[in-house]
Amino acid sequence: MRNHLSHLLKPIIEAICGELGVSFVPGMLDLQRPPDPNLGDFALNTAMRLAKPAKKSPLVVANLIAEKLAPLNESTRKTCKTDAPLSHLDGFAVPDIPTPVFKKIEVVAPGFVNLFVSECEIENQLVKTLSDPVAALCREGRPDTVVVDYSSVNIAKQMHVGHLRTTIIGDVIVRVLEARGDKVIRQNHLGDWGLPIAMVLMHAQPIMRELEASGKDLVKELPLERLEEIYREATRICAADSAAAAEAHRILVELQNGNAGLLADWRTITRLAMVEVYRIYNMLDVTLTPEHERGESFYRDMLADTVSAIDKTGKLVTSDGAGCVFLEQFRTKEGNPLPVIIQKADGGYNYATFDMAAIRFRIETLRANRLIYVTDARQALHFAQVFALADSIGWTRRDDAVSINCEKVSLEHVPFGSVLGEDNKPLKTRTGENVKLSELLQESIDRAFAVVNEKNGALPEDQKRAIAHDVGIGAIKYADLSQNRNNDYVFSFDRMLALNGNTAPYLQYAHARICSIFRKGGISEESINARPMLVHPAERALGLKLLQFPESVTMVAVELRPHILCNYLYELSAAFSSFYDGCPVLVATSEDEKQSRLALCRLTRDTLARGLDLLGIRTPREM
RNA sequence: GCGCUUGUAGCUCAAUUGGAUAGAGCAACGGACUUCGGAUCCGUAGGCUGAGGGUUCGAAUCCUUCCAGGCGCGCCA
Repeated sequence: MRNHLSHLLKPIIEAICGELGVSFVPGMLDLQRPPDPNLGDFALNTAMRLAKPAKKSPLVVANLIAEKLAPLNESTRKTCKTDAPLSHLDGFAVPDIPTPVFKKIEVVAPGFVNLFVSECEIENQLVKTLSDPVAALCREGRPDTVVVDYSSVNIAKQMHVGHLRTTIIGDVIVRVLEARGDKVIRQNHLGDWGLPIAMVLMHAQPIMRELEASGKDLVKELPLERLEEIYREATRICAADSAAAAEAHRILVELQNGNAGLLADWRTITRLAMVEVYRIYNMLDVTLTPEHERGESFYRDMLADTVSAIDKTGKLVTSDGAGCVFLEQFRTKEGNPLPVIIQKADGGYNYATFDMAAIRFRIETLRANRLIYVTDARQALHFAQVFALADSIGWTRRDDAVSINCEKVSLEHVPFGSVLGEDNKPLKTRTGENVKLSELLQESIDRAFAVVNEKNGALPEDQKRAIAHDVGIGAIKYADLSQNRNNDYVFSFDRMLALNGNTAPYLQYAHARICSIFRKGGISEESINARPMLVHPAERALGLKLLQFPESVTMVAVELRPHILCNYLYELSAAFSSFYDGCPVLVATSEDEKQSRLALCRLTRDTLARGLDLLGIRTPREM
């Protein structure tokens, strides 16, 4: 709706700029929502932007704007042709819009132009959405090719809470970008090429030989849980025994030099570890699959070349034996330079080398023009440095800038805070270990089951199990996604599984209630195509809220903040609940009214289901 | 020490990136239906936005000085 109005208003504002002798910039089309709905549905704040350059008072400019908008106003046009062809509403405004868009336009000090949209116009837009819900989400302009780097599990360890946020935030980002029509390339940057895996190999090899000799199934005998035990034991031994540590390091070097036997076992261990990882992804409804795996090992043959490419720019210097780049913008106040270490003193490579190699691969080979990294906030400095380095040596410039309408590849770090326990410290078990993700998820499902059993005990057992899964997993994901990712948050089953407030169960309940209406009425949703008639205030508010969906999705795509969509869906659910309370659907006073309200129900259900799907949360039809 | 980040109602969080009287949900109090799922809806109360100063038509938001927490600062990732 807001986007639609912007297109409508833009030529008018441009014309006014021309009259006032001010050059138009997009920022002047400042269309917002007033804090109080009584003030209007939208507020045009252009007058305040124009006042100074036009050397007029904001109020004078605002009145001028209101005057120019008069042709769109109902009070100055008497008719409302609801049967007008909708195509006339597309594109830029023409002087004779077939229907009045506004029912009231008010100028308020110091220069707000408050716009009240006509019911007729809201209804037109709803009809449009009803007929083509997919188009509403599509982005304007040329689609991006986006690489999203997320989840990035370490294959020597089981997934724990530390992996939760990157995995589910990243998955929302890919779903949202894809829904808008961008080409999205998921990259699971596995930690599969460092010392941990060498330590696991060292101790796992004899066990593997033994199991093979006795013909046992490795998948059963060496699950990730067992591999992690081996890793922990190896860490302990290496810490205590320098000879063992040296041996682990030797194995790492040999592996990285391509020792065939080690490589074969490395592949086996990776596969074994990923079995469990995919079990969790599956539980979480995360869209990552093996084809998205591109771990550190993938870049192993590009590292030397990466370093020499940086060296050729003349920026690489040796400091304490290590290959470093010093960037101007990373200096302490005393002038002490901060290095980015590209090559270790022993000739080996570190994470910066892997990330630089990955940046080059993603730009040159995958042809991405937007790179997104979803990792926790502690890595902010690392990415700021790596991005600045890539920028300074010209890797982010695109030679095909004209054809893709993008001069520079955008490198974006999406940082997020930690998951805390009730004690406000990073969430750990009583014994101080990381909380295993599988146990956390299972507990949430079990708690959800207890609730479903209490509220809707008569349902068949397997259906209750399915609902408990959707609610339990949805609650964990929503609790995480629904707040600004910058902040740490305290993990609490009680809060996230609460049935009211801004929680997944509340949204899912609203959805289930809509489904219940159709079920009870014996009506199929697909058969509903009536034009909604917005008479009751709750109907109008719901209609307007429905049209805000694309706007919230766009904001998530731009800002990479899923909580914006959560907030929207919560407001939509609340708007529906008010409507549900005040506007009977199945026992409406007339058939027309019933059809109209059913159309609102269908639109709300579709939007809720689609929105929650973008968040990776399921919507059971009963709960 | 330097840097990043956070500080908003008793609690958990918003605030469309500089807009109007700072909004929700818990918790508290008070209301509502012999109609579709009360897992609901409506209302009341609750605030010097950590503190001070500055910038302008206008500041939770920007600049600045403090205070408090979290995190990060050369060869782990």
